[in-house]
Amino acid sequence: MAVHVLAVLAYKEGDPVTSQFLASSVNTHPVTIRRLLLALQQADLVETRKGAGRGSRLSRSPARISLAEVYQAVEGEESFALPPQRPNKGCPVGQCIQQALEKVMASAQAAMERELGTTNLGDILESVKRSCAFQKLAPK
Amino acid sequence: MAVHVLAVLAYKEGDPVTSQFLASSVNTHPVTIRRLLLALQQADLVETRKGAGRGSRLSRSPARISLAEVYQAVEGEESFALPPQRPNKGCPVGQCIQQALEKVMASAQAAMERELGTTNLGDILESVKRSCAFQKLAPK
DNA sequence: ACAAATGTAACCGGACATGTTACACGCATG
DNA sequence: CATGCGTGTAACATGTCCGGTTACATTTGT
Repeated sequence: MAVHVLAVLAYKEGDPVTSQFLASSVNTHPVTIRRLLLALQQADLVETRKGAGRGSRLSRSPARISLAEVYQAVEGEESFALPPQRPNKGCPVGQCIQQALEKVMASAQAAMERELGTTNLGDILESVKRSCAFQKLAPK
Repeated sequence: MAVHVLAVLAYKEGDPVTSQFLASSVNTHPVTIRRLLLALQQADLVETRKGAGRGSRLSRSPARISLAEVYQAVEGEESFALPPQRPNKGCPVGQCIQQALEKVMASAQAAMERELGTTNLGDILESVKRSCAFQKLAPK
């Protein structure tokens, strides 16, 4: 859904957009959007300015924002699949398997992010424009 | 954690293991293990038999079980990242972006599973055995 | 027959994300 | 400089999901 927000921002290139507008677009609430924007700001993907008539906009060209960056921005870059599961010391497997799995998980996640890196926001925007244009021809 | 269970099963090759034993190994509860085993049974990864002195065992050699299969068995093979979010028809982007994202997400997940496919249970077991042997030398 | 073990349902509880409300701060505009 | 708009942020309610817990029927070996 972060991609959704960014796509809208890309759609109105340069114009500052309010969290309220984004919220109604994604069908959620402004606060949720703002919480999301905080993460995107820290990743230097968007710029946000306070004040009347202001809002958020992309800090780079859509073509220069890969989905891998978006993913890392929102997912906190930590590897998944290891919820603090104290594995019980009584089991000979318990302690060691976590380490063994970490390596595999890390490489799996790396592969996924590498794949995400092959697509950027510009691609998404273009694809969306085409699909939308198609749907516009058959309204109601 | 499914991998943990399967690793234990592989560790005692052929011997039937009870859900109780597995539970104490993973430090969880028998019912949770059984729920997990149901998914693994449907994927033909384990065989389970009821009755006294019975339990579960792998249905193939550990070397013939890839982590990709395990992942698909427990994750239900559906692509992630699209929680039923009705995207609001008022937004020109709303409807179309889901479709555009599905493709990317699918290929990203495919990449991850491909990477997981390069490791099998035998590899994990071997790695665990080595690590455990190392830790056995420094007890207490 | 009995004990062991699974299959399964029902319910509870915590974790986590999101919705909701409320309020203080920054900033452009007049 | 006062006002209004919009963000930053906290506090709390709600909903969902997962795992824990208990309970019981069923199957199967001894």
